[in-house]
Amino acid sequence: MLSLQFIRENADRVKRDVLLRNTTAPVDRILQLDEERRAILQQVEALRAKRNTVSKAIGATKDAADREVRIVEMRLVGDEIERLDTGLNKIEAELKEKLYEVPNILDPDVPKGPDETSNQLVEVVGDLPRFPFAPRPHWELGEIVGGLDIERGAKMSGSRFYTLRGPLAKLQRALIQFMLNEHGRAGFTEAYLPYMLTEASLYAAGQLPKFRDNLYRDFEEDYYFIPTAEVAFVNLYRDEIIPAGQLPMRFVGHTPCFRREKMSAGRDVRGIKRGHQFEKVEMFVYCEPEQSEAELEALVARARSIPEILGLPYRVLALCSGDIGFNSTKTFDLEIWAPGQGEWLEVSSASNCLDFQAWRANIRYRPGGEQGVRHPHMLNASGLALPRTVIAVMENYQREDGSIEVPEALQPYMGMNVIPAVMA
RNA sequence: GGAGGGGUCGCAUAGUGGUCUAGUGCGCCCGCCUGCUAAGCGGGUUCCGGGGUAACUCGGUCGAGGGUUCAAAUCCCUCCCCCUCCGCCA
Repeated sequence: MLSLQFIRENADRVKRDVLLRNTTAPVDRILQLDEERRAILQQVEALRAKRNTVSKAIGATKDAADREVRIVEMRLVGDEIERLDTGLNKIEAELKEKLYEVPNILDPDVPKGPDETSNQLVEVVGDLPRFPFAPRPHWELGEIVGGLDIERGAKMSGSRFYTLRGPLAKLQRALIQFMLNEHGRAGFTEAYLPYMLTEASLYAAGQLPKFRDNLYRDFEEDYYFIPTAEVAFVNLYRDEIIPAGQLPMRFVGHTPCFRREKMSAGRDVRGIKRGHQFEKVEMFVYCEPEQSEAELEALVARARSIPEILGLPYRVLALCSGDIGFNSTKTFDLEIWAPGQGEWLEVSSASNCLDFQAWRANIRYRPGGEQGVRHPHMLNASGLALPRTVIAVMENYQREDGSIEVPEALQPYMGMNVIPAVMA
């Protein structure tokens, strides 16, 4: 969230960015509540100060009658404090709730526009492959190489589930290993994380209350399934003060992700592009505010290195104000071309969230050689999302008979050069 | 899941209703003293919020949240976490 102080001092900017995001947020109500809060706070704190002083005096008073007079007086003060406190609590509860609804401010570089049609194409890298035959979509290739089984996934778990077996299961694992190793080599610390988090953790990361409809949760206990590893990474340092000299901290981890995609039944139904459960390799950075712009560039470069090494054509988009995520001030998406289904697949989203999540999750750090504490900036980027990268490899490396070449970088992980066609 | 023990300032500990403005030791920071170092001496050392240009000041903060009281680290209730043992188990 944005700090109250920031909203107070930059109200116009905050309101303008909310409009640019094509959304709404109760900024005026927050400003009003803030003023009410401070007015009451001054009264109630003055009364508390009085009670503290007098109560201490009562302890030191020997005269019983004198004590009794003061106790009665303080009883009245106590009643008044309670009355004011009740009002204050109500205001603070509403204030907190409303603060949770305000999205991050926008970086000035963010293109303006109401929805995804205004996203800006930054760069296209690699030539789109030309095939001397009609390239097949991955669900057909999956049948030919005999590793994709959508029906049995649906049988055990319903629609939007599938199973992989044999070389395709192995291809996914190879990609995960490959990406973890690549990012690890670049200095990112590998992390293994919980896949279920408490409700408080989901609030801290900004998933709740807004995205409740997209989350799976345990029926009886306080556990939510992570929709992305980002949620866990944010909570790594929740309610902590990071000692001086530790930033930047760069992490990478692989987790499954669980999302309730309650979208219209007709969209993205073919194949495995969008499921309720998928794998993802995620990068996450904690850094000092002065570093976050450079760290975002570095994260995008990290993410891009994967399709580049794999020889997959991709493009980079700068998300516009209407499409950018709630927590983010600036986001780049990476999309890989899938020639079989003739579509760009989003495989990464790299975002600078500034100190937005740090405020929400109560994360501070000690700057070296300086007094006090500051809020770190936090960034995240997929590196990359999995079944989609599997799709991209399958569709870009397919051959006429439906067999699939294994990109050179993956061959050591796969132990094979070609995924053979077993059904013609 | 059962039984017991425990959560206090960076660390270790003291504190069972008012003398706690949470003490002491260690660590750390500043200063004094000092050929150097060590020791010694003096001062400082949580975080959040309010007021103030500032010096400063007020409130809150002893795992979390409620309650009792003029007054709570201390008493009561609920919850969380950690440790030991038993059960179960990948």
